[in-house]
Amino acid sequence: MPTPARTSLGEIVVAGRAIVETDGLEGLTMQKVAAAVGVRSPSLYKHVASRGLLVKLIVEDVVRDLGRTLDAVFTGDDPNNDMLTLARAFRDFAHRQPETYRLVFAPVPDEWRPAPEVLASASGAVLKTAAALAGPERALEAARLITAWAHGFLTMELAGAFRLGGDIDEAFTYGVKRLTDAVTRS
Amino acid sequence: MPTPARTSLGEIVVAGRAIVETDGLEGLTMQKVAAAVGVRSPSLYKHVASRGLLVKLIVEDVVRDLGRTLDAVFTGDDPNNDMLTLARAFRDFAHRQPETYRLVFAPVPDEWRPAPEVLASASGAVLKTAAALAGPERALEAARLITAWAHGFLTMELAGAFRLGGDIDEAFTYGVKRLTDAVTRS
DNA sequence: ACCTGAACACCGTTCAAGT
DNA sequence: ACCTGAACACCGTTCAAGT
Repeated sequence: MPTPARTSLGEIVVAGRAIVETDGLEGLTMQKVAAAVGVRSPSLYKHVASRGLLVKLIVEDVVRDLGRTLDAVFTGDDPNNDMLTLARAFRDFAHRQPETYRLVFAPVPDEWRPAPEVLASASGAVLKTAAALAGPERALEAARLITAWAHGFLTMELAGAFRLGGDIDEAFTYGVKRLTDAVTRS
Repeated sequence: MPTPARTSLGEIVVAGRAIVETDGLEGLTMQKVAAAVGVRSPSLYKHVASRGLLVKLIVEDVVRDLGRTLDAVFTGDDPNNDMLTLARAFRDFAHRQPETYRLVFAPVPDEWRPAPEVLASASGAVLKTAAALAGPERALEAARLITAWAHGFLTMELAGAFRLGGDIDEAFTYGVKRLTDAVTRS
């Protein structure tokens, strides 16, 4: 007689993501996840093959969320302003959930990397804005330049590397403007 | 009767760093470190208080190494060329030891963060070059802009985020030049 | 078809006992 | 003063047994 499922993969991913946000990646244990969804840890393996795969699914969930967040603030009207708005939304997103944000670019084995199409789903607005600034042929390199800078800035900020002096908000805005100018075709 | 020490903190840090480089941070176990220095894992606690503290000491070792590497290529003659040379040395360093490099900006609890003076010891050459390009008052923000970009670029590269198309070496060189121009006082 | 307790091979860390 | 085996409280994962 089949037992009805007491949880689901979706529920497990949501619970796991909340645990990572609260306790960090190393705080994500199968037992905590199981307790959060109301089963014992061995039962999780009926829904997800391993902790590593669960982490991958959590990261893909975060990336999709980031994509929706960026798409929501993109206007397509003024590329200079869009880039600043996108960068600030990016930073807000990372500040709101630093533990899951940093997983997006964490080096993991290939099998646990977010799928390329999921990553692509988060880069549309930045690419369109970069194309408007730098021209279609240079859109990719411009988008990468700004994304790399923003991610590096956030990583260092979250790691406490900017501890010594200076207004961090101002430094961020300064950076976006400098980089927007730098990639704009003249 | 005192037993002579069979290992030392220095030896433990060197062994631990090698293990992180080979097996990643999650592969760093006290048992592996103990085996590498020829004792049993409980004995390590006579030399280092915890695995977390060992990680901190490993990171500080890596940062000092990075500082020496950058100082070695810095000339002080031509700031444009120095910045390119420093950026490439930075990238080479990260490529040679990706697992330990990424620990440098990993968000960890305060007590396990590398000491500020150790971090400062690695930033001298970049700061001097940034000052030559941007002027003394803007040196800090210029150095941070380029460091954040370089770190973000490397993180994304090591995470496999640049998988789709383009020559990565060329993209890196392009980035350095664009940023050098962007921070140069006119 | 999913859930469970028991078990296995690990972890980091503590501690009493050795030298 | 340092080293050790044994122990404790955890991990992820497997598996036979329940429903």
